[in-house]
Amino acid sequence: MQEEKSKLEEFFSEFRRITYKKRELIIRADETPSGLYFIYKGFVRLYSISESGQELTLIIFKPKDLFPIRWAVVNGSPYYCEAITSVEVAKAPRDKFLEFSEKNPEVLSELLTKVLTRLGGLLERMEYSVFGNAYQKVASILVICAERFGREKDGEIVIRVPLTHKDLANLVGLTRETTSVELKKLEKLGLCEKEGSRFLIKNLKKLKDEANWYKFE
Amino acid sequence: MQEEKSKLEEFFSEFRRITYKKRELIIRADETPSGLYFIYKGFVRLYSISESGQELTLIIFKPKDLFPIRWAVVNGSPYYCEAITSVEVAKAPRDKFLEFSEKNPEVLSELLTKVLTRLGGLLERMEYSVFGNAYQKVASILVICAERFGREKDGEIVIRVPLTHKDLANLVGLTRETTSVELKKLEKLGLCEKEGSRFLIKNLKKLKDEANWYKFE
DNA sequence: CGAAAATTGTAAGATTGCTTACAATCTACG
DNA sequence: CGTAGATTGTAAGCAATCTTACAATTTTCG
Repeated sequence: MQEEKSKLEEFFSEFRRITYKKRELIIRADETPSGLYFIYKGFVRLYSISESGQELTLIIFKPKDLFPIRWAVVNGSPYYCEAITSVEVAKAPRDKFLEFSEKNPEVLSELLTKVLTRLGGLLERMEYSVFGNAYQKVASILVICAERFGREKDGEIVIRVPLTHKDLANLVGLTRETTSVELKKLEKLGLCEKEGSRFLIKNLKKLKDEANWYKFE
Repeated sequence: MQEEKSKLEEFFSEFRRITYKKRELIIRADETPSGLYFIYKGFVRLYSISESGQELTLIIFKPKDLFPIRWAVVNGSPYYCEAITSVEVAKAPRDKFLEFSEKNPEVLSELLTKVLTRLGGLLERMEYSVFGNAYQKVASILVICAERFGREKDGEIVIRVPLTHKDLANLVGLTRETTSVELKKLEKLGLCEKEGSRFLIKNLKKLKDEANWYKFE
């Protein structure tokens, strides 16, 4: 059963597709974006760079995600956006998008849901980037990535986004070295593993325990 | 010139007003909220508690804000919500709210704007709770509070939310002691000051410099 | 296939913020 | 007005993470 195309997808289907290579910069933080992107294939990360040059990945976008919504709707300041994998997108001019969404409550509703989900993800990550020690932070980000980008594969979960130790470090604000050390501990417990450029989660339940997944539900 | 009431405000005006005392708990994280709140007066903080008992304030709601939106719209897990000051709200049942918003694109649009703004604020705070040392974190949160909750008063800015050192600590994930030490440094530079229960920002520009406000714009 | 580049492993020493502890000050309210 | 409770000031010792440094391994690409 083929999923029906959403109004949003319909809108973007009228625009030319663009592809970006892995690690290619799509939006620069110091330039006004040239439009709004809808992802068909691949992953994109939104990040900022501190004065000292440290990168912090704030959001990872996946297929069917839209960016930069904040810029488009409330004129929020943009961040860097970079292709994590090779990426296929459609780009629409901002005013056309706004015009369309104003006329289509469905789209507004769809956007609201997307944004709220994104907000929820961010709240969650915020907690784990503040609470806990390095070990827990690393475990947490693996859990979060597994739940958001994971795909079951004979009992294990493959995180479909290719991530290096440095990438994980950029997600939780640790150094690469500390991240490597903590990761090794998790691997020795048989909770995760690296297969090429993807992480494999071998025991999500236990990984959550390590992360101190204190929350009910 | 009186500001016109938004559709959202109109909707909530049909419900009974409720007041909460300072420090009173409005929503418990382990219970389903009994409805959706719209703030008329006062400030509310949304927070979580770690396994070790540490609190992290994730969002501060101000008048005209709505909470918990995530729970209402996408059934996101709720957090603790507590009155920071004495608070006056209206509470609407979730289904009535959803019914109303579905029928009123204006409301959807209003919600989207609100949520995107909230997302932006969170992204910003995320950066400062990861980058930088204790000194910069404290300076950052003061800047953020000043811009979000500040009111000009003869050349200076009063942060209208009453905040203790512990409260600030809970906003950036530092201990109260460290926060006090760093605050003292800022006071000695004449950048801020405490007047009763409110912080006074005496030099926002310089405070931003201390926070390492690296961003363009 | 082979060289260059990127990624990962590991450790010693430095630094920062946390823990613990207690005193001083301020605030609420009976 | 006075006392209990909350808030703030401060410091010594400790623990965790960062810095720096370099080697080992893996991946990329000509």
